[in-house]
Formats: sequence, C-alpha cells, structure tokens
Amino acid sequence: MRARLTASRERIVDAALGILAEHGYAGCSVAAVAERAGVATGSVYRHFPAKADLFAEVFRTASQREIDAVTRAAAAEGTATARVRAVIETFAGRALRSPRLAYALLVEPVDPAVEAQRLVFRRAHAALLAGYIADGVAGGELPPQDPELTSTAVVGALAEAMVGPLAAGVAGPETIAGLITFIHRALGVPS
Amino acid sequence: MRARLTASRERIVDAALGILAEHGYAGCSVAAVAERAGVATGSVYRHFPAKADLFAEVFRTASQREIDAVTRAAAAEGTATARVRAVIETFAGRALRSPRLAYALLVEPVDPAVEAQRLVFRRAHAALLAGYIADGVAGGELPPQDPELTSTAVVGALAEAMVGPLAAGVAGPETIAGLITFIHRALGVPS
DNA sequence: CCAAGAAATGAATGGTGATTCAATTCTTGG
DNA sequence: CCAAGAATTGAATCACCATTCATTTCTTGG
Repeated sequence: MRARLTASRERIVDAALGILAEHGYAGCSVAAVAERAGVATGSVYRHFPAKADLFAEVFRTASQREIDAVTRAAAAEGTATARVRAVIETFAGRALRSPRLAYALLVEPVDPAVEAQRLVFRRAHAALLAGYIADGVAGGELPPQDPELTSTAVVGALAEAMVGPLAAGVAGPETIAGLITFIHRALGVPS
Repeated sequence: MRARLTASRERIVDAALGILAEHGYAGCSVAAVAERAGVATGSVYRHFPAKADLFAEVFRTASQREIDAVTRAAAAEGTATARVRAVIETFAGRALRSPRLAYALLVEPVDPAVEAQRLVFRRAHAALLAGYIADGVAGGELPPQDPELTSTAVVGALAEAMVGPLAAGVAGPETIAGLITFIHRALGVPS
C-alpha cells in the first residue's frame, strides 16, 4: 500500500519528465501529466500541493541527474584542465542527445516558482566548475582569476552554445571541440 | 488626426517599455499598459492585433536601442580587440544601469511569440561580434576559430554574468573588468 | 466476509487576464 | 453648425487551466 503510493508518485514525476523531454514545459498541463501517469487529474494533488511543487521536483530530479553525470565524468580526471574538459564534454554531449530537455531545463519559459530551480541548476554547475578552477589556480595550472565569475561565464557560454543554435537547428559534435578550445583559452590553460 | 493616432501608438509602446523596465514582463498586463499610456484597455487593440504583437514591437525597439549603443561604441575603436572590449563594456554597463530591463530582455519568462524576438536580440549581438572576430582572425590579430561559435559563447557568457548574479544581487563594475579578461583570453587575444 | 477508513476519480469551480463590442465621444468636410 | 464616420471607452465575455470536492472504489484489520 505504502509502496503503491510511492510508485504512483514516481509515475507522476516520470510522466512529467517524459512530457517535458518530448514537448517541453508548454505541453505539461496537469491533465496531460496525469493521463500519461495513468491517474486522474485530481490524484496529482494527493502527492503535490500544487503544480509548481511537482515541477520543482521534476526539475530538481532532472538537474541532479545532469549534475551527477558531469561530476562523475570530472572525477575520473586528474588535472583541473582535464576536469573542465570532462564537464564540457558531458554537459554538451547530453544536451545534444536530449535537445528538448536541455532547452526546457536551460531556458524555456516556466512558472517563476520553477524558475528558481533552474537557477539552482545553473549555479550547481557553476559551483562545480568554480571548485575545479580554484584548484587549478591554487596549483598554478591556471592564472589568477575570480573562479565565481569565470565559472558563471562558462556556464552561460555552454548554455547559449547549446540552445541558441537549437532554434536554428544546428549544433553538432564539432561544436563541442570548439567550446573546449574556447573555454580552455578563457581560463588561461597554457597551450 | 493621423498624428494623434501615431502619437497614441507610441505612448502605448513607451508605456509598455516603462513597465517592462520597472516591473518586468510579469507586470505588463494590457490593462496596466493602457492605464499608463492614458488610454482605455480596448484602445490597445486598435493599434495591435494582440498583446504578443505589442510586445514583439516593444522587444524589437528595446533591443535595437541596445544593439545601436553597442554598435556605436564598437565603431569608435580601431582593432578587433578594442571593438570586442567596447561591446562588452557597453553591453554590461547598460545592463548594470537597468538591471530589471536587462533581465526582461535576456531571460525573464515571456510569451513564446515574444521569445522569438529575444532570440533575434541575442543573435544580433552575436552577429555583430562574429563580424569583429572574423575581422580579427583575417587580420592575424586573433587565432583561427569559428566566429559563429565563439560569438555565441561570448553572448552567453555576458548574459549569464549579468543576470545570473542579478538574482543573487551582486554584479558590480569589477565584473566588467573580469569579463573583458575572460573574453579576451577566450578569443585568443595575445596578452 | 464486512465495515470503516484511505485513496482515487473527474466533472465542476474559480481566478486570471486577454479580447471583444455596443455605446459614446470626438473630428471634419460640407 | 451639422451629420457621418472614425476613434475611444471600459464593462462584459471568453478561454484556459489549476485546483477542489462530492462520489465511488479500493484496502485491510477483525
């Protein structure tokens, strides 16, 4: 019984995530999510006090997945430079594989309450990068700089490069190589 | 009479721009715009078929003003490096002076129809920068690179650095200096 | 097998804000 | 000065969805 409860809550979150990844936030009416989850509209409200809470959780879940992937990839590397490269490759690779989801997570207009989660998402990436950059600076691998600022700028560059062209319909693997060069230069990685 | 027509249309656009700059898109109900413009709600529809059309024009106007300022600043410089610096200084300086407007133009959730204008705005900045970067590459001032990609990334970095911290409430003039360093390095300006 | 309570249902409600339009007020050519 | 037509008004309408809740359907301890 308790299990059934948990399961249906999960199905709702999954359904929302699925619609988000296929049709974006615009397609995510409560009715649509409920239908896809195989529950009644009203049942969504047994699990979440409001739509915004559901989507805050959806965004949190999806974001965490991204952050985890990126963190794992970076952890496998040894130097600050390599870690930053791993972050770029992973972030961009995943975005290219799920462009609709990337768009939704990064820029699609959403409820202000959900927008807050987006900020968390972006800042989490930035914080991760800031740590690596600070390490690089401390170890003499990178020139002195404000890791907060540069990591923020890097996240912005990554996001724009991924979703800006999305509208124009172009962003291939060659984009990733270009971004790595751009960002390594920006951080002052010796060539 | 014709003049009165034009004048009231302009007052409506100005009113919308004013509210946008003070309270963001969220504060821009048609009723609020009409009141500020000193006309009846319904009169807005004599000039624009729909709210989205009004705001497409508002965004176009505001964007053009930004682009013009940036273009003018860049034109006063002689080298690609100096032009890029002028773009950053102007873009960031204006954003810091009108943070609410910058937020609205760059990232605040809006109608999808208006979102399209935002894309135009970002791409216009990118196109401008791409031209300078291409010149710099052609003249040997900058190393080889894809100007489309690097200009897009620069616009993303600028936007994120301006409005990301906006939520956190911090972004001062020192941010601009940091961004110039970051972007010059990213483009491969020799130090 | 049987209540008693929990969970699920989905049609009805409610709030928001864009859009419409019948009534009214201006313009202007004669 | 006077219609005829254009412009303006703003209250009423409409559409869209999130949210609610009376009703129905399960679950389970006895």
